[in-house]
Amino acid sequence: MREASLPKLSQARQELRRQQILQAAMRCFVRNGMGRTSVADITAESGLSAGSIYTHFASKAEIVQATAQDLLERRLTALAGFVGEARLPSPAQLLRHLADGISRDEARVGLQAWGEATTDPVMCGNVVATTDGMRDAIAAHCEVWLVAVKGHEASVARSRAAGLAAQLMAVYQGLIVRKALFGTTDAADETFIADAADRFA
Amino acid sequence: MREASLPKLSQARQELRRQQILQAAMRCFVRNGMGRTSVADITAESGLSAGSIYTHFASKAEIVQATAQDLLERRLTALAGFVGEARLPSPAQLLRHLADGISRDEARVGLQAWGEATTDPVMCGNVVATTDGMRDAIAAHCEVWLVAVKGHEASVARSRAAGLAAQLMAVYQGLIVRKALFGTTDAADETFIADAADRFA
DNA sequence: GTCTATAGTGCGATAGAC
DNA sequence: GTCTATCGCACTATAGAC
Repeated sequence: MREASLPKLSQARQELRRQQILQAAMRCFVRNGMGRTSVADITAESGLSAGSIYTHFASKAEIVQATAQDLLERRLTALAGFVGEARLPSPAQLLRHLADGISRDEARVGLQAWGEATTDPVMCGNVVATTDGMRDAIAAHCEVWLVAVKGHEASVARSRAAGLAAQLMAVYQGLIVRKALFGTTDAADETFIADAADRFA
Repeated sequence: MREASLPKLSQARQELRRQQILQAAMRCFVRNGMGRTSVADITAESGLSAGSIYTHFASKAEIVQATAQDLLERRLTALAGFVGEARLPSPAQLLRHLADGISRDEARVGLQAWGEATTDPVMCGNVVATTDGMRDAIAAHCEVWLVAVKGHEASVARSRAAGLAAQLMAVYQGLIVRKALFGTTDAADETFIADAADRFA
């Protein structure tokens, strides 16, 4: 890597190109899936050329991994931002926010990423790490909430929060499946969330 | 289709070949994923030839769909069998049975199928239909359980059962993600199930 | 019905001009 | 850094012998 020879401004431009490519890839993946999207598809969608793309990514697999990684990190930072606010939302509100915060397109590509992760160790590692990060953030928040709102003792709150976070993550993942494949934001989803909210309140 | 010209015995043999191919495909998908598995891989794994395989399936896509369909139907019939017994299991026991009844390999290919379903309408329809079937079976069972064990009134039980079934399905789907990518049957999973069991008891 | 062999196609990645 | 052009490969699906 000879990054030192590049002018400093180009680092920002490189990041811009990178995002341009990843966003084009995202649109292609929504349309045709990660497996059936060719590099030619991404060049057409991005308006760039194959040669250009291969200066920013070493392979198609790297584009796929980076797209998934960006998607995962957006979800993690969105969660961190939400629990970082002073509002101290309940687990039920947290679940609703998680469910509402993801678009159907994101849910679709997320499912594709899970599928890829079953056979791509790099991607599996990324998914596991980010998912653990989300679960830990949820657990930390639930622990605070259990103490502050529910008046639990600290040690009890800690162990309850761990189990609660794991369940919230499982429901969240199930909601992603539902949003991607069933495409609902219909009444059933609303009652589902409301019902689950009672259960986790 | 000229099925009439075949001797009657061969119908059973055809089904046998079909299963032989699908089981070989399943092993390939576990190893390399649906996208990266070639027909040549399936011929090698099954011990058959390409020509033979194409007399049983019109395309690779059809093999992929059939594999997923078989997997989905196995889960649905397993569920139907479990709730069909006279034991009247609680929702918590149902969840545990659902979680334990799927192998990691099945979970992996299930995730791949979800990913494919995001861009393949045929597969999406199969997944949605089977998932709805499972949810309906769970709802019907929960309704009976709510009346018989919890003493709920019929109309209350019906509406509660619908929400409960949707949540159980979401948790179940989350558990599939977990089993496929995290590969756990560790202590965390046990406490998770036990904890969720309390919640759904 | 099953085999071998191959036709035909589309892909990922690179070379070299600018 | 980006383009055009293309190489070489791997793949799906079929043809024809048995």
